[in-house]
Amino acid sequence: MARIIFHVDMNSFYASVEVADDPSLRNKPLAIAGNAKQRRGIVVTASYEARAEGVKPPMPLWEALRHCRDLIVREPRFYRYKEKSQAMFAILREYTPLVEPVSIDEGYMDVTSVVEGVDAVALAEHIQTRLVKELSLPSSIGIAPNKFLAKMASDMKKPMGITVLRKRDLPTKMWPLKAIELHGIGKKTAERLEANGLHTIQDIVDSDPDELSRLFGVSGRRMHEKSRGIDHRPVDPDSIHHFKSIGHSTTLAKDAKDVATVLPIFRHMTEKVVTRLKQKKVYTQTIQITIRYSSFRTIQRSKQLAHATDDQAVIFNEAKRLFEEAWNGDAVRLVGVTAQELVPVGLARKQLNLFSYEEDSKAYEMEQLLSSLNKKFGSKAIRKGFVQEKEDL
DNA sequence: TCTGGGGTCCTAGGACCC
DNA sequence: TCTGGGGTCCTAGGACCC
Repeated sequence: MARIIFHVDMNSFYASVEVADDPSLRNKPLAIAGNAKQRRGIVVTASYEARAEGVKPPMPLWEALRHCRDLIVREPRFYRYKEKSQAMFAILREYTPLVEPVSIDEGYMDVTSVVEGVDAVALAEHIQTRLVKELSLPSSIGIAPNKFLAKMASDMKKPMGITVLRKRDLPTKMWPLKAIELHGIGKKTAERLEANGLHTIQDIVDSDPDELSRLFGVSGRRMHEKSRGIDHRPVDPDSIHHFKSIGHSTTLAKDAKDVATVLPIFRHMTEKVVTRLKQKKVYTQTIQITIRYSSFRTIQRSKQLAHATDDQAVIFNEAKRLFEEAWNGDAVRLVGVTAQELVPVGLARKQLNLFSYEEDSKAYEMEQLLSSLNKKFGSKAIRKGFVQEKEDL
């Protein structure tokens, strides 16, 4: 059965929240920029008045100020954006539980069963009006038979747009657009498409999917499907709980060349990561660090831990070791710590019972035994039996 | 005067195993 | 004697999105 999907996209979200909280900012060129006091900030969000003067995220702040001398600059207030975001999604969930947040300011709704006998556009107008009346926030809504087309549709009219994009509209509304307009195609891919003579979405539609596959792998095949408006992904309200990593990074006020400056920052990033691991009740199995040099070259190093953990000291020591091993001595611009391979605490504790710190030697013996058994009988059979034993615990 | 910080997904090479 | 073919795991890097 044909579905009806909405993509609700808040317009210039951070800037709009600031305007809602401080009406004196209304109709003024406004930019939200991190690190506004240091020179390193970039414009994260710009009001439409600022955009009209050439301020376009993600533009360095100094460049934005060159475009627009009377630009009003505010630092982001994330806690406030989170509050407004929650209020926004609460309104959407009044219509259906099938709401999938994608980011702080956008989400999908599957309104198929809501819309029965009702005009979908009228429903969208109703939602949009409520968001303005109750939260003072503008939005754009795309209406389509799947998530991908709804996303494309919401981009077509901003701000305060409502756009219907049916399959039969594709030849006139979507295919004439440049290839880079297709969600998922960025600068690099667009350049490679151009080099192969593909300029518009129409060119992608007309091209051989095997050829796209050869050039871009699975994303090539997906690209071809998207260009024809095909997307079977369901709206999944639970996807928000399926996070895969937790990381923090920061650009230093001044590039640093000595360990004594960099290590405390690693410690601070680790603390933030550990705080969130505990909040979310997960352990991490893999630690990754990021180093960005002043040249902007960015490297990442990661290491799997012997045991899943949320222990600050363990994680920091691993981050420290990775940094000391990878650092080439050049001036460092940014450092980051990320926890990957997250496991719920309950599950991680089970594994620890088997290989607890106190029983390390026992675990070691067991591994020795296993490896000798591996040699004799082959690892698959042994591992299978071993895993079974673990599950029995 | 250069370019934030939070993520996801895909690819590819080497180690290691059978 | 100069040489397999399939598979998984770990790690690094890159593209993309908001």
